[in-house]
Amino acid sequence: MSHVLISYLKKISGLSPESEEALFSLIESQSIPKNQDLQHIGQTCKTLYFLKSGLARIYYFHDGSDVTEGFYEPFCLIARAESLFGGLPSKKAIQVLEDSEVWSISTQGLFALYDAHRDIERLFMRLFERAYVQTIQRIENLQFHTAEERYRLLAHEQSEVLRRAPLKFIASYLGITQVSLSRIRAKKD
Amino acid sequence: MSHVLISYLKKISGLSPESEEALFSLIESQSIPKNQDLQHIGQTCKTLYFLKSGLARIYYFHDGSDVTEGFYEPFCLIARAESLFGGLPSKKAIQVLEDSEVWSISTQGLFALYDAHRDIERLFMRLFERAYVQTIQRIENLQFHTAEERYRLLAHEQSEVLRRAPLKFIASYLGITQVSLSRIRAKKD
DNA sequence: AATTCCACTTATCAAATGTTAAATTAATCT
DNA sequence: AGATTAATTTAACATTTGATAAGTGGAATT
Repeated sequence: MSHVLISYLKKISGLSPESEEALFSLIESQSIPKNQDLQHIGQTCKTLYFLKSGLARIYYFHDGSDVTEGFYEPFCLIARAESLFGGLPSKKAIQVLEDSEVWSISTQGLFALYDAHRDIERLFMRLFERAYVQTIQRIENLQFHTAEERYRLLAHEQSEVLRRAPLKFIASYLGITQVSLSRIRAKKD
Repeated sequence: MSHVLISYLKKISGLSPESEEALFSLIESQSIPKNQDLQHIGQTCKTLYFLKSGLARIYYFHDGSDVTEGFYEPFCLIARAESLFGGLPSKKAIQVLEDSEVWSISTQGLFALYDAHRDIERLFMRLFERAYVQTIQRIENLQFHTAEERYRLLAHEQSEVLRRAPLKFIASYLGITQVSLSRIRAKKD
């Protein structure tokens, strides 16, 4: 077996051939056109996604305005963890920003494999640990950096996003207005 | 056996009597005087803590100034996750703000139990999931709320902290200066 | 009680960001 | 290509927050 996603995942935490097989049978592929929601606001998180190609974001509405929580590039785990772990409907949506191909995995199917495939359980533990650590780092970033510093950091860490995502999404991700971001950009580039 | 901490943890995710016993043997108790660091900056996270009584915070230095990352009340899991999962020295410290009693668990000992005690592994998975979700919610809070809204939210969620932690720690936790926080307080109370 | 120290508040001014609206540029559609 | 729409930039002004310093009050020390 040589599924691109599984090869990638195996590097994070090893899988037995049987576990590979079991996980493989859960992975579905689909193509999503630009701007479409992969998951809508109000749905409970029951599917995990990995991008094969394209670009995605998680967003929600705060006081009527669209806020981007994060951007996701290929091979990143995309999930609305607060809904997945809480079992409650999410107030967030997942949207692709370009025509994209995604791999999806049903959480129900996945969790059902945990008992018999401990290596799969541990793999996803690792994936969520990583996501957790990234979230912690994002707090540090939001808590004591200026808007400009946050922009520079994003340019460094997800430079593709700057090129491919609309300005308004980047601005809300950084916690500032579109106008403010435009000013930062104008300073020097 | 009836260890207060274990009784609390069992409610989050069940434990077999053997697992309870095994976990029990790992828990150590100690008293820490006010203002003392439980873990210093530069140490790699090798111990998990739960407060039995008192109040704690995680802090670090950014550009020479002291930044509080979070406050912890009794029974909360206290860990520097980015160091634990990354295996690298943490640039953060854990400090108690009052004379406190803590329970500590060696991560090495804990992880050694995972193979034989799957329920223990799952329990700690749950604990980290919870911490992860809280971190996500904190980002939402930092990203699009004003300083005053963040203050009101803290007053609602950790009201004890407002009464017992010094102003400067609260201010840096909210991502603002002490002076700014004092102004918010003065507005109306 | 007087002194010192520390936490908090208040005042003043500067810098950063938000708000609104207009102007410009880019993208899309026919 | 031309027309239409959306995305981005620029400008002007209001508001928030930061930085610095001075002032107030309370707690600890002597």
